[in-house]
Amino acid sequence: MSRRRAVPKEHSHRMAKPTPSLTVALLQAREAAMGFFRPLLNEHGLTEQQWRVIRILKEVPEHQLESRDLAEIACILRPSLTGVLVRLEKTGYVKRWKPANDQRRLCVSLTEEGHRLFDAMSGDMHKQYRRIKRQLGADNYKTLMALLDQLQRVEP
Amino acid sequence: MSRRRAVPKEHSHRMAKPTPSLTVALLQAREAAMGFFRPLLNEHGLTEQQWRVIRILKEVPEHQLESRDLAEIACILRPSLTGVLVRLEKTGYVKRWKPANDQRRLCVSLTEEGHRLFDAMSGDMHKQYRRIKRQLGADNYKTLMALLDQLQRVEP
DNA sequence: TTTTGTACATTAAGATGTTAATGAATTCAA
DNA sequence: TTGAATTCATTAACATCTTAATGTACAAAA
Repeated sequence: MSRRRAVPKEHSHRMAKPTPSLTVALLQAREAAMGFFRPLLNEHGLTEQQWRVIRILKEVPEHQLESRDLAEIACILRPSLTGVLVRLEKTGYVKRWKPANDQRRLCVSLTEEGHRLFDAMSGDMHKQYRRIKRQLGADNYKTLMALLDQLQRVEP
Repeated sequence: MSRRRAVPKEHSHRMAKPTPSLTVALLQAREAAMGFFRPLLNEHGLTEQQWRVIRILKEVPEHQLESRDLAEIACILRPSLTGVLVRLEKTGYVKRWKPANDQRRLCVSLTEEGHRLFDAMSGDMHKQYRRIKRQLGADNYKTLMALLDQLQRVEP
């Protein structure tokens, strides 16, 4: 009876979204942003998580981190990171080793391969960031980053 | 030689984070926010995705959506949603069926069980939202939601 | 020193993310 | 009306998420 009248064209029947929750809004916004980068990652055969690891290692002094810290910064849980690093080592982008002074820990660093990959992707990455910034407005972008930083610090 | 001097106390050696990218910032912020809700979800044996489905169905007129629309709003890819819905149906929170006028599509709606679950969790959920809003500030919260909404609309 | 506790990485198991491929139902054009 | 495109959900295969459990290495207390 009150069923939606079949509207064949594409999905022009997109309906009003329910009031989004904060966490859903964050997710949807991130999805929109990732849309700019996913094609580039795919071209290079990288997953999101693999790229986060490479990106973070590149920006840290000595391009080297302890697994524990890397996990926290990259928002990858330790069990997941184990596999990510195994695969990244297999493809030759990072090196793993246990520091002699503490055999519990695990250290990770970028290989030459890893550096070359990052440098090769860097240009296109920046290009996409500029496009996002243009669509959102430079001021908005700045404000958003500041608010995200604040939100990141809240705790239960 | 220049190795970090073992600092036993907790992890007070947290180092300066590299300039966060937008997508990483969104991820970290969302992680912080989810910290408020994860315990509650666990108490009720729900995953994040299952809760998103229930929440979204609850807020939509007639508490019913086509699978396709649900996937887009909940930021769950279609292949994943298939499994999520199978499990949610198995636990009795949603009902699935194919509309007679188009056998390709799949419809989903909340069961009575689903409504009861949502209502039972609603109070605690709001409580956590208030705590986040208090820590972030009401104005900041509002601004953030507006900016996330804008970001959600950018496209490559 | 032995005991106890703690900090790590890893494994395990089930759920989800991600892309490509399949297959069925519907639409569109010839 | 027939056959070629489209629109869906689903399956497949691999990567990751998530919590709990293991096991090892180090640290602190007895």
